[in-house]
Amino acid sequence: MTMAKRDTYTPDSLLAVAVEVFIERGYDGTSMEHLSRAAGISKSSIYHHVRSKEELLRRAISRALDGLFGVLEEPGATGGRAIERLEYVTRRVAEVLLDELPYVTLLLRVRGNTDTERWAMERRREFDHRVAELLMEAAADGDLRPDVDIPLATRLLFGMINSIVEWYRPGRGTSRDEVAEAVVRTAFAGLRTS
Amino acid sequence: MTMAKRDTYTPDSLLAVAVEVFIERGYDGTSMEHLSRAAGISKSSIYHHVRSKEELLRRAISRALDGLFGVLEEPGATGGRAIERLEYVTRRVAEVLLDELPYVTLLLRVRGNTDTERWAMERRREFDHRVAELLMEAAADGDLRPDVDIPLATRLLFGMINSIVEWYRPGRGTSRDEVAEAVVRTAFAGLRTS
DNA sequence: GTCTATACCGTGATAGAC
DNA sequence: GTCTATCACGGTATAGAC
Repeated sequence: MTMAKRDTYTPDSLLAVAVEVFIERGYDGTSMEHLSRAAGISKSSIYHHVRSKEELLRRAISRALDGLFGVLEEPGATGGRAIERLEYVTRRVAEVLLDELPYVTLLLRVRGNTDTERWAMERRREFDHRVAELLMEAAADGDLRPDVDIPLATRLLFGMINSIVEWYRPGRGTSRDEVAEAVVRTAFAGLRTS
Repeated sequence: MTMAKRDTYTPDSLLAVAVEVFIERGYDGTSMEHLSRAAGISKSSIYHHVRSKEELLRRAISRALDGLFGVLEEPGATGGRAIERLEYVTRRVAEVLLDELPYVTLLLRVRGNTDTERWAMERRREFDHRVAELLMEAAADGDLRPDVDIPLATRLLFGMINSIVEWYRPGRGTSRDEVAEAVVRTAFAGLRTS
């Protein structure tokens, strides 16, 4: 039987702590002092595990991006009618967001003040573009309302999905799958009685 | 004929400059040095107009909240069938957000690190609650899809509306009214062909 | 109304003992 | 792997001249 709780940190377990604090206070609003208190070790000990505060941000963001781009490689995202692939990607992005909630939250909040943040924004744009292409295909198939403006609809769709990070807390209220389902249904069928 | 351009600042004109920088760099990521460079006056001169950096934040947030709560007092929000009032409020909130874009952007980004930020979050919750009540009424009237989870739908609706601040830039692409219209239509009718 | 100079503190990061 | 001590810097805000 192994220890139930580590008393020493790995870069990854420290990252999990740091990410929580980053989300709570914002990246810029978090000092190494804040991190050291949350982790229960001194500031300088943190530097034994990571080179800098920015490295913690980079690791967190990488993890989020890996999850999101992974969705685009899944079979449901590459085969079949465009509208089906679009709904699949919508649901899976919501699920990944919920599974990797703190990491994706951080990704969605970067403002571009450092190289790491600018790189993150660039990759996000890439991802959004890939999904916009799916919307275009679905529109060409006649499966989207004919008056839909593609770039605008892409943004509203992501707006709805991404907003989950602003309020979802695991184990409180709606479950992961219910949220993902509600997002898909609301985005594609709307709120109103038909 | 009055001067076309002021060469001195009022608290309000200084606020407009500060808010742009806050949005660009984040509130915590913005130093008085950044503000002084953007405004073209020295750091200490800023303190002639406002007492602190936080006061700038408070003024900006107040302005956003005044606009949003104002919508709830308008005739279209107080009379008629609930679903109609809900669609009216949705459109008007989107419009106010677009008209007061920088101020509302700031409001939506506060994290709760200071008293001002916590007060802003509290008032936002109040506002969201008022709109949630409208959704409840519309559901009771049978005007929302029967499977809609009210608190969840409220959050997705605001998620879609609020996400506008992440990408809208006046004078580029879609107009104010087109965006508001697209939000209402997408939220209530969905993206898919019926 | 704006400036220069400065007080004072918290920041990210390093050195070196244990 | 963690600590204490320390560094150089930049943070908000103030004092007082012009």
